[in-house]
Amino acid sequence: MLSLQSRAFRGTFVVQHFWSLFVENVRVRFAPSPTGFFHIGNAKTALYNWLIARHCGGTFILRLEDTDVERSKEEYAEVLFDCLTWLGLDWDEGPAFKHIPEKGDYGPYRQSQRMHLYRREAQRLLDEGKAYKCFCTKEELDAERERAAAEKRPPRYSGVCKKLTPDQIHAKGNAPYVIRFRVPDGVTVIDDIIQGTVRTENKEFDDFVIIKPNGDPIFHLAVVVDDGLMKITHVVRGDDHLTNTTRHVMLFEALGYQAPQFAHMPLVHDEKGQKYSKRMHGANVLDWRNDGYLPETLINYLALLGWTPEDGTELLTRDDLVKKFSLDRAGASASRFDLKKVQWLNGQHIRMLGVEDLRDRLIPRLQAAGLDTTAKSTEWLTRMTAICQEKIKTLNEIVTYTDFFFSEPAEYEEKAVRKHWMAPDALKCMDEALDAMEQVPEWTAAALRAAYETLVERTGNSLGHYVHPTRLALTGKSVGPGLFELAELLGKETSLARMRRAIEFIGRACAPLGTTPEGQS
RNA sequence: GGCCCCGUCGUCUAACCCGGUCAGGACACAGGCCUUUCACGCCUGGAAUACGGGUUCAAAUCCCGUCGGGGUCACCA
Repeated sequence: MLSLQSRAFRGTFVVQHFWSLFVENVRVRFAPSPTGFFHIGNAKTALYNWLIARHCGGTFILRLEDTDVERSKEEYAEVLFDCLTWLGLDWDEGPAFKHIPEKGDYGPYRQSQRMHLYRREAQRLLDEGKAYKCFCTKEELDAERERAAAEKRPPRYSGVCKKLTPDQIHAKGNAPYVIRFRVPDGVTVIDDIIQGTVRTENKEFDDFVIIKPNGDPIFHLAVVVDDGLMKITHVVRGDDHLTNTTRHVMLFEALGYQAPQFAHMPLVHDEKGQKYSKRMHGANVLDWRNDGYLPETLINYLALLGWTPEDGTELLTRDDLVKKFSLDRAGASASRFDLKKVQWLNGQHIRMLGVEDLRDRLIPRLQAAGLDTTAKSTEWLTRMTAICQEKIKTLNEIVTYTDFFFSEPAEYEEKAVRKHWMAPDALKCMDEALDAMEQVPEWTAAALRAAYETLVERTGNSLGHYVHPTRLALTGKSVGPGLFELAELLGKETSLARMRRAIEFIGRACAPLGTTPEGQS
């Protein structure tokens, strides 16, 4: 049931089980930096980690990478909290937010509160000779890099400070220094669950900085110390970190931690196949919420971006995903976001919702559009929802589907007017329809339908001949919910009034072609 | 530029590990059906193994090269 074995072994049942014996409590983490922006790629990373944890009965850890104090603000953490909550990705361990206390035994879960740990571990590396102090100034290093670029050499740190003797170091006094990791000789191998085996010569890396002059850690150190101390078993993140991972593996070894399994998933690209830039609409998870997409949809779609369940089904609930998700079926190639498919998926998920649930999600959208829903009963709103559930693709679409319930149509759709009300017998048609309406014994969709069908039988016209002009009169539009259902909800009085108003409008503005030269006034 | 990753219909993907179906599905597109519009649903159709070699009776699948895309080489994360 655990499916976290390497891609190289995928499908081998024996290994799958063998592996599951070892990884009993899977611990995965999502470690964003709070920058005030929850990127769609962040969402995918969070989702995959969450799915793994929930699928395996493991632990999902939220950790804030806020070592860059200047860029990290508390309100940004709130955005993060909001987005994760909206998506329904709950965490088992993580930092305190406003109303939520810190959870977990491996805290603190903000890197800014773990500085002492990074410094302690860096000191240990220093003591063990696995790291050294470097006194080179930024200017010197920049110059060195420029020279390398000019000579078309890869930019590497020359390693001058590597050879400093204790006396020389002592002589530097209080000069500022960074701590560099001493990259060992040899080859580092990553057995990546998604990417397969990646082997890199250590000499491809120069001795990278792990502690800044002010004593703060560099990302690489912080991540490894955290993942090591927090006993992370699987690191699942974007493949932009693949190269970094070689550094991390070296650090894991140097620090004497058990290295986790790695899985580097492809990045999500925009519809043009480019990296999602922050400016682009849709890059921000909140864009999708604002546009009326369900979190269920986003979760489903994001999961499908680079993964398919064994049975090939694509419409999946949260529970389906948890049940079926496995990293060994995750692909390695980058994928682009397809708006059309998200829309389709959203329509499917809207249809799967309970009608009350959908109603409650719709009401805020109506209110946001300035429509007063408070005048309507809950029962009425439920019925309104029911007649639209099959139609809408996004929550926001409810506004154009139902605004006429809340206010008199401000105008009639021009194209529809030309098509239905300019005909020579438009007035006659509307009169007949109004008459039929007035005759219905009770104001129900069924009775209205029956009345129209009787009318059709009597006149020999098609049902559409009467339905379309009526719809235009009641809603001002040519598209919307089923006519009889909408009329029932609209009420007899309002419906009849709108019919009369339309007939008056036709008489005034829609004189049939040929009667007046211009055809309109 | 060095190193690393990726490359199947327009898009997401299945089949690749372990070579053998007319390369399957979904979205989108086109046509049709249903229908009071829209939507839903159903049917039909067009649509892909980046290129070039090699191995083999047989290659999307294994190997090499080319090209294309991406990542990474910070006192950012």
